[in-house]
Amino acid sequence: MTTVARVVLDSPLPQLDRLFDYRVPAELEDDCAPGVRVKVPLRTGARMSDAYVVEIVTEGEYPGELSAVETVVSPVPALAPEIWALARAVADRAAGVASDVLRLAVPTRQVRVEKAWLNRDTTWSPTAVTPPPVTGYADGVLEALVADRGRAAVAAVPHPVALGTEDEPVWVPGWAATLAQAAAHTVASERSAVVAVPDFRDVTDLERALLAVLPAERVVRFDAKQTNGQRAKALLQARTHAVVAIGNRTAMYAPATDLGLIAMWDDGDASFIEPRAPYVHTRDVALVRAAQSGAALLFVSHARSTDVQRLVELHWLQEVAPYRVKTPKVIPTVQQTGAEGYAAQARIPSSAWRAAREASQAGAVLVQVASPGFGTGLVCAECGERAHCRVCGGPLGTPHRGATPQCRFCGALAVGFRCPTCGNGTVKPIGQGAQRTADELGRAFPGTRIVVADGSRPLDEVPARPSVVVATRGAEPSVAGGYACVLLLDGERMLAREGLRVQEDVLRFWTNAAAKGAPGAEAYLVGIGGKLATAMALWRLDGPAHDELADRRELHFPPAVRVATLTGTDEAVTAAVEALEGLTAGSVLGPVPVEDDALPGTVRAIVRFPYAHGAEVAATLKAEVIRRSSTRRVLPGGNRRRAAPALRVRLDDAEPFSEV
DNA sequence: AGCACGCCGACT
DNA sequence: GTCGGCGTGCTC
Repeated sequence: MTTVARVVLDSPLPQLDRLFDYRVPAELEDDCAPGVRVKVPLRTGARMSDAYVVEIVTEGEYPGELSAVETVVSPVPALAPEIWALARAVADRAAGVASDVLRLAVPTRQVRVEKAWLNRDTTWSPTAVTPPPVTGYADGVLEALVADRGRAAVAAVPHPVALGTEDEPVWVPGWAATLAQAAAHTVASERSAVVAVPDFRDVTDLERALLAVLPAERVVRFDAKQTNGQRAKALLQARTHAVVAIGNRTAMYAPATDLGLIAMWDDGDASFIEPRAPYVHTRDVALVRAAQSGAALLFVSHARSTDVQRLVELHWLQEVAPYRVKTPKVIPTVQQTGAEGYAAQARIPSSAWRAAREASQAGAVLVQVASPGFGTGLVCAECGERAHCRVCGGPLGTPHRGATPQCRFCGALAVGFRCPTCGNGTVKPIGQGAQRTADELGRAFPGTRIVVADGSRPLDEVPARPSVVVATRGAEPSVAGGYACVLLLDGERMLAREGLRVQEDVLRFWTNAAAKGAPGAEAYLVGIGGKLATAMALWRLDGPAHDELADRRELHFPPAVRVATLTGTDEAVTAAVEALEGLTAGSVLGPVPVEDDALPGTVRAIVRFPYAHGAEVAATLKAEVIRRSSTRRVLPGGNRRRAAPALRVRLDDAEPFSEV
């Protein structure tokens, strides 16, 4: 009887993306267990490939003679069985390669960490956990959902919450308190939880919330700023006992044992888009993992993404909303350019101005603006049309305040500029950066402390003292107990961007800032009217998501349908499109030539298909990629060096639609 | 990837 | 007659 190791090779080649059988020599049998790293010969005996053992069987599937496993790199298992299953399914969904997913999920080997782990005290066990109730929702609703392995879109508690003791309160965002409390319930039943959040600051917020309700040994953190060693240690820790694994995108791959809860905060945030092959969004990883593990699944946010809205409308997710919590008191003020009733200094309506001024005497006031620094361009002061250079058509800007407008491309001075649309002769900066707004507010609020927070001057927290905090969207500092008042200034400008997800994004920016206010604090939404303003004022944020999804259905745009982008030679792309015959929804876009590609003659097509055909579309495209990958392309000029493969496939890439 | 196998033009 | 060109295909 022979022992056979079935391994997955560490190779990005799609034609090697399957299990290979190797004989296990007698002297390696003790160490060669599922999950360990091994080296195996491939094709010609001299060359070795790294691989992970997926399973050990007595009889393989390969009919020919087997090569032997060369070495077991380390007896510490690096690849948990459920992470292998997850990687396989995630790769299949994206027509990608499983080892690419493993590169995201499994950190490189750390000998010192492994040694420490092998020498650990195996008699130690963590103390039992008594979870606190989940606050802000109807009694027991979220607890029952987690216990029954339910799935839900959860509207977040829209203000900061104090955890910890009354003497030493720990202020955290409402969403962080909810997720920490829910995760504590999972851990109390000795099952693990995995929670993914968009950025580093969110990880810190969530960690603080968790440490207020759980002992430290129950919290394992993964984030991009960790060293490889720290990550490797966290991974091994996650497999020893029930923990809450938290972090950014890669946390969704944490090998937490006996998973009871999978959760995401603010799944619409663009940070969840994976930039590495096979480019699978964290939300999709969560959905695959939930299906495999049967764990409870929570998407927590203020403004619901259209993707989650789709799952709600399918009744695949249920809706959970806070119970008896105070929502921000959003006051929309429609802009009337130049009208009276506006404070001259800072385009702030006088009502908001008075409220902010009053609030800044007592506590911190948050002012949200669109982008850092000063304005980046000029528009006609009358009609708002973008001002362009008469010589080359480039954008006009001012090098410093009060200077003559100048083209930012060719440098020509725009003396005597007249708007080609309305004939007006004056220009104004497009939007206002944080610094400019801070300057203006400084002049208008003499004696008030003004703080600026943006990408280049990040600030996590400000004291709850009288002050005005000017922050770019997404960089708003937290304040214990919440801001006394919030002003949302540049909404109009944020909405002016082109793209499929602009509305969802802007709603997220507004709601996330408004939720930094104290319970029931006023939030002035400047220059915005219509449906969005109404949704904000009523704090009914599922309406816009529903409307938006309805529009996408009509247009056959994601997430109403799924999309695949096919890039490569005209022949390969055309053949792949033909292979998808009968599986698509809506028309095929293209193929059209791709300008910026390194290879001339490269084309791209976008194919839309219904979710029900996903598995078949992915399998078909993977087969096409494998077929094309064996034949190398000859570059024009005769040099036959490494060229891009004839066909590249990417599923669910929203980028081609961002300029629609 | 890399390397072997295989089927058509100019050489001792 | 064969040596070697690189298109095609496989790797347990």
